[in-house]
Amino acid sequence: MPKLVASDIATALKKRISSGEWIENGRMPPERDLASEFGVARNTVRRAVSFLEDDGTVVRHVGRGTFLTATNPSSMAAVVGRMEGTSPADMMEIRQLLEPAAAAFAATNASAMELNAVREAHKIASESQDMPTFEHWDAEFHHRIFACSRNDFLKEIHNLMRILRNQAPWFEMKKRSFSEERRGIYCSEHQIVLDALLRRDPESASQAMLAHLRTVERNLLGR
Amino acid sequence: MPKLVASDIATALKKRISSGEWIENGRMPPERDLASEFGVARNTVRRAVSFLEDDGTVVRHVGRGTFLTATNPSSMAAVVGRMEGTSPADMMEIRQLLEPAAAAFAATNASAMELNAVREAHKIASESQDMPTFEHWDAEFHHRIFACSRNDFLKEIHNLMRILRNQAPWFEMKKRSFSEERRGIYCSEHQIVLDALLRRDPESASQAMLAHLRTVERNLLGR
DNA sequence: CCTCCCTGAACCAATATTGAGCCAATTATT
DNA sequence: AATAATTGGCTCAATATTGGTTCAGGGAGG
Repeated sequence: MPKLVASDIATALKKRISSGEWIENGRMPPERDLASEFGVARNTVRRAVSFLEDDGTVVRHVGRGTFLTATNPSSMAAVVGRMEGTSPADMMEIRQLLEPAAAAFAATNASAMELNAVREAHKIASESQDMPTFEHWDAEFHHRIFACSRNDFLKEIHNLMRILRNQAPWFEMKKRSFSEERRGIYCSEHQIVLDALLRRDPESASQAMLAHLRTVERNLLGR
Repeated sequence: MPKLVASDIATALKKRISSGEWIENGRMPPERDLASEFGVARNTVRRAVSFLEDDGTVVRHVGRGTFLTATNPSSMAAVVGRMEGTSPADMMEIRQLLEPAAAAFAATNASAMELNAVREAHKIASESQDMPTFEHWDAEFHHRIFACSRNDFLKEIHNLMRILRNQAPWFEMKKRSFSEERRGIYCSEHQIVLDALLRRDPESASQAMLAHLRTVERNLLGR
């Protein structure tokens, strides 16, 4: 019957925490109580709580209990939490800042193998027959360009954006804005970016990427 | 039952995935459940899911289950973890990308009150007598400019950078590169940025910020 | 007949959960 | 001050879940 109960419990606990439960003294119930409340073994609750501990949402003390971490607005966890509320408009603005730069870096720094990986992602996306496959390889195309940029921090920022774009509000939006025609346009725009990369032309790569993102923004936000 | 059941099931699964099903924890039901739900043998479901795996839409783990690649819930933490290894050179590269843009946004979007806050941070930094105080208000100056940018995501990215810059390797580096003369230079460069902001001149603000960051990079990395 | 795909079943290997027990740190009670 | 109760940290063996693999058969179409 049970399947990956621990992570389910972890998310349930997160929900209850963020809904203000246990905030009065900042202390969670003992693991043994939670175990019987959820009807699982204590070991399972322990694994769930250690997820929260890894998140930084909680701290444990032997003999004392498990406590919610003070909501420090400048902690990593808090930053990530606030990022989850990013609006599509803000996101697109930053993409138009970062991705052209990443494309320019890539044109300068990429190895032949890395460029091949970009080309391959473009090829699969172009030949894909259904939206989910296209979605995936479209994202992979962009990601591989960041991977060529030789700036690990930039790459990770893009990972963040990618994760955010795969969450709630984006999903609806992408589905709504998708059409066969637009897919074709995206592919040809990708082609222009790819060509610039292969020519090792940073300026053109940057411009082509910016043009592409403007198209995406227009389709997504209807401007 | 018609032929090619496996690929039919594969496309059905893709549809359900792209319509947001199972996105909450990114985990698909076990193959045995899917088999009975679709009324087919598990082997058939397995081949269907292998298509998704080839697509890259899904990853399978023995004993754990099948997971959507797009929605890896724990990967936020992983990204942040990897960011902690960011090199100063990479960081400065991205700062030179983001901060001039933030300054330009600020020149356009800031309210008078927000600009006052920027001015105040600059004033305190200029008048500070010791390095830690200057450090703090220097950082605050930059932060308040991001706060004016009206792009919450950009603001949070800067928060991330700020946290990273307050960790181990940076501390040493900043201390080593600090001098009274340099502090004076930073302050006058800040003044130029601030003036451009007060004039509501995005182009000058952006240029002034870039010039400042080039100075910082030269001092920090010794280039 | 042969080929291809699906069925049904069995078994394997990796992982998760259980349930129990004991330890160590802390707090409450006597 | 001493003792008991509470609570997180940890281990272990048994059981359950789940993807990985194989095999024998059935039915549809060439």
